[in-house]
Amino acid sequence: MNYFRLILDRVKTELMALQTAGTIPAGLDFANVGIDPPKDPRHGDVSTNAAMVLAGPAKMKPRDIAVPLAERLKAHDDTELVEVAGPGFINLRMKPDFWPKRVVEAMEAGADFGRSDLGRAKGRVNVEFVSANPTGPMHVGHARGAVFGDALASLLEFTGHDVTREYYVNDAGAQVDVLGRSAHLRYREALGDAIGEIPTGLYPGEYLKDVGEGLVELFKGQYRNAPESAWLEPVRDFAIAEMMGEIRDDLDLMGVRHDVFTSERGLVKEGKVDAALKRLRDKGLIYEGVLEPPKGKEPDDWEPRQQTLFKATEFGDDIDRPVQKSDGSWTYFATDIAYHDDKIRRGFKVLINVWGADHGGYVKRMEAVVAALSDRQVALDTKLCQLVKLMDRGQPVKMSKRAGTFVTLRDVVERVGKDVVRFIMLTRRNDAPLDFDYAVVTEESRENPVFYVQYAHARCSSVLRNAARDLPALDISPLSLRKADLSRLTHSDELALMKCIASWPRAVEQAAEAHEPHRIAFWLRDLASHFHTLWSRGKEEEGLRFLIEGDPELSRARLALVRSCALGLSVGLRVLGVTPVEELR
RNA sequence: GCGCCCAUAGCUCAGCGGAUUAGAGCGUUGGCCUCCGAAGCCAAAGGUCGCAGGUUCGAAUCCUGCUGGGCGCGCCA
Repeated sequence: MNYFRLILDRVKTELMALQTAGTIPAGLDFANVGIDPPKDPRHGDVSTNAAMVLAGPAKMKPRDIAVPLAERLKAHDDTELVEVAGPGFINLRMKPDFWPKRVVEAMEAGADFGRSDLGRAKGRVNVEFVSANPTGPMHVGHARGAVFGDALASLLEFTGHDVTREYYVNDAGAQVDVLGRSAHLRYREALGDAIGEIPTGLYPGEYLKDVGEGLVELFKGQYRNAPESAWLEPVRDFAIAEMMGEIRDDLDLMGVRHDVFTSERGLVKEGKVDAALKRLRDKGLIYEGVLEPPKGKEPDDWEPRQQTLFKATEFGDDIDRPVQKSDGSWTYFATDIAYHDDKIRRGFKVLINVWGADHGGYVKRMEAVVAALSDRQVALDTKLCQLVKLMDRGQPVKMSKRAGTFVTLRDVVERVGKDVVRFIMLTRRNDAPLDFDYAVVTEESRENPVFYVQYAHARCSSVLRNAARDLPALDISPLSLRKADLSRLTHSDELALMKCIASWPRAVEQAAEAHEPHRIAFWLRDLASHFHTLWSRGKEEEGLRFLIEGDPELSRARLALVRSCALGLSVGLRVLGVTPVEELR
């Protein structure tokens, strides 16, 4: 249970009671009434701004609302202290037995601790992520978007959203034709032709050699000297399929899965581009026109051109955007319109796009498209992931496609493991650049958040193992621990740990609402820190150790706390797709 | 030139739909293992939250302008 929500509901109920009693005017909007943890824990466990927010609309002094509201809040028997502070905040401190109850709830919920139905009313959510072009293997940069999207999707599922994970395959356009030509060259090479240097404009990567050999197996020599018009399509399609196979293998390696792969070529073939543009046309949002050149940075070859434009400016974009090339084919933007139209028509109410930061310039126009096509009924949130800088002991790892010193996603995962990659990718906000240092992420110290959190989990597991070994008479089954007398846990550090565990349901909900999975990683680090603190207390004071030989009931209570902590760590890690470990070796 | 993102402790970063004395890690200094895993813990020092205005009883948080950095800017996806 999210206890903040409990208190918030209570505050609103009491406000209504005050309205009934005539203490405050009727008809006030409680939407801005909020509940927060005070910055300073001495101010209590929760704080509400109710009196501050309502003072204006009610035309009253904050304290004149706060004082009677506080009186009413005092009447609840789980609350120890209610204070009006400063200009009119109300601080509440819960009774000590409030926290053990939250811990028991956690144990009862088990792996579902913190799960909620927050998203049930929001409609189906589509998370589109990775969508790397099928022209080569994935590199480290792709890993961030992959992990972010996958973790965000899990987070939304955990909070009750109906989520589809989707990959948009850019298998139309010039880039895949280049892939086809590059593959044909490797095919001739595999047949024994001398191909010399790879011409500029084609993909030089060695990874296409396998594709060349595959083509030989499939087509033998039939396209060796044939004109491009004969082989481009079959060769290209084969190469795309091969590349997508590799990409899916790489994603699999990181535990990332997609439910749906949508093909750009398929959209075009099925006439969905025409259909989507017709819809826009019917709304009067497509016209023939000439764009002004960009001010200050006019391209050398600029010439005014009549083109087919979408009225993006009507929906907040800076300029209208072209949808058709001069040769009559669609721009990438046109197929993207079709793709988003398709998503809308499949019934999604929330669209989330995970893109690299270099696509930031497309955000506004896509928002415009989604607003136009859905009559502003569908929300689009585009999350931009900043670059990942690969480092080793503080030095940047040099990468160049040409020189072949190109670090693939597979290289990194094989070197440090999927759990490390996943966690580290989430230790920064998506819109902040991230340094990924091989040395640091494999280091076994506090500086490395993966190990810090895993270490806490391993220590929890270790205590539980020791308990089974050293106190065989003690029943530490989940059922028994649930019934432990947690009122024996009175030390401030024990309380702090309980409170942190109890904060999990709110933490997940907030992370989900903000579409920010990194918050889970920070919460995990916080929980781990509370646990390590408590652990060390036991080093200083024997009475604070988890296992107390002469006091089985106290031991049981402490083990229940340890179990709950392990539970919080493992549930949080699993939301991020990281496997909790019971031992570090 | 325009748009988007960013600017918080020496370094790397949380916090940012306002609210009571701004947080963490690293680094620095000093402590804690006969004892549940020291891969850890505790303490000290360190900040006019880029600058200047504005809204507000109250701004790191919202608005405007500026400075500095990243990304992008008509037929590349």
